[in-house]
Amino acid sequence: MRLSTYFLPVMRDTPKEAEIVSHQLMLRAGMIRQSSAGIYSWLPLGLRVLKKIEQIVREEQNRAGAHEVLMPTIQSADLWRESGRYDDYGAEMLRITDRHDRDMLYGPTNEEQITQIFRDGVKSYKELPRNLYHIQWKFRDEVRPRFGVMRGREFLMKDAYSFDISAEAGTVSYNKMFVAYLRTFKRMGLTAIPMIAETGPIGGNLSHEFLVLAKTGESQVYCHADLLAEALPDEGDLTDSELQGVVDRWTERYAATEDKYDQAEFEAAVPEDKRVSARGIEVGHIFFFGTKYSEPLGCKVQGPNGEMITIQSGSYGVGVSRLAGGIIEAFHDDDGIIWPASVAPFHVGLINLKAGDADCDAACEMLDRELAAAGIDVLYDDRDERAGAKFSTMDLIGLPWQVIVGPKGLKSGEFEVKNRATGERLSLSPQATAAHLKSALADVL
RNA sequence: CGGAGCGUGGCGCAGCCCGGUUAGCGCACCGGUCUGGGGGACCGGGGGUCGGAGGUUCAAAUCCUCUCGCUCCGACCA
Repeated sequence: MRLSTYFLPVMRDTPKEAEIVSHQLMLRAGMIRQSSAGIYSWLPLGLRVLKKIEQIVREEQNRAGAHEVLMPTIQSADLWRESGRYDDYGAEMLRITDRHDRDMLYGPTNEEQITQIFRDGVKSYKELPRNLYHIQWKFRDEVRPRFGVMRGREFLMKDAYSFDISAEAGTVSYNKMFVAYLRTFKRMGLTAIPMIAETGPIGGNLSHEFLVLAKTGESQVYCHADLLAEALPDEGDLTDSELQGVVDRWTERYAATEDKYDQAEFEAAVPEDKRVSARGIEVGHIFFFGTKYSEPLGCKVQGPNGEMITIQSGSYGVGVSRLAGGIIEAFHDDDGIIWPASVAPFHVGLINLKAGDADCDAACEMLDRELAAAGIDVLYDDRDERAGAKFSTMDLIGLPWQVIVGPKGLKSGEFEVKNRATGERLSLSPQATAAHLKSALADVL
């Protein structure tokens, strides 16, 4: 992508409404623009990141055996009256009336909707277990939206729903999602710690929140230091008992958010030098709630003896748009964002220091083509700008690798390759540059 | 929902208290010259319903009333 033709409105000054660093950087880097309180437009650069995050979530859901669907944003109030939540949900639910004066709502979540779909489509225990998910915009009319996309009113969420014949089977489904979440966040470079959580208005009694530790997190959290270094299970299918083993390993050590925190308990469970007290950003939340929705909505299947069995369910959310902000909170410096390669909007920023110079142009274009052929996304700064402006822009938007091509280096046949995260610079021949990047990015291609 | 604050060109701000030329500054933007490896210099430009409505006045960005929007602090949430 040529920067000279791209839409990347970067800002030098920080808009005053942005308080936390991720919000400031998303605005400055031209990723988002605010539409109204807690509602944002995603510009090209931001959208690329959102799509990358979404795709990682999707791949891990699919790997865990969930099937993707897409439910509407607008739902009928009748469905919510059936579950009894229409009145319970409160002012946070945006209620709308259509032209026929029918009560509608902009979905804050989809338990009712998916349960209805599933109930009408499945009749036998032989068709269980199943897990369906979608990645769709939600609206929750928060009293006080803030922190940019981290706490918007409109936000993109992955929500999955499991359907099982028994509570035991439901636990297996829960564990699958638990492990899928560990993998999902890891792929984004994040260490997300599962913590015992309140179940809130979703209901149920088994629930974990996944929190990324960051100074600007909204929740105070307490956990055992070893959790930060806990290894992930190998890829590949796990048996039910292996799954349980992984979940046990992650949940046997103390980890709690403020709500569930108990000082005496914490100090008894964790030796002093292992006590971590930090701020966390909630990026995922999983629940097992049994028959809370299947019962009122009549979601049943026929069992092996012909009896009707009410389905056991859970729901599993990932804040996709929130993650874009959360990742920046975790990875930035004074100069700007530092994207993990897996979610970076482009892998490489190619800086032509003398656009218009025949040699520089040719060298850049050749590298651009070669990297593109290898599946590497390149943002090519071919603008006629000062070197300093180009460096600053590239650091701000945080692409993991920069290749700097100028007349000086070209004289000795070399490009400069800069690692955004470490600041390390290498002088390499064009061939070595391409080889170096291909190898460095092999994991995410 | 309680408390506080802010709305002036794309961004950051000054002007307002104490009404009075053509509403100003920095950045960004356009043209030009010189430059050219960390947001360069100079010259010349363009862009503003001063959030909105009403009122006071000879005269309103400035005073008054109402209203809308946004932000921050607290109680709640992917």
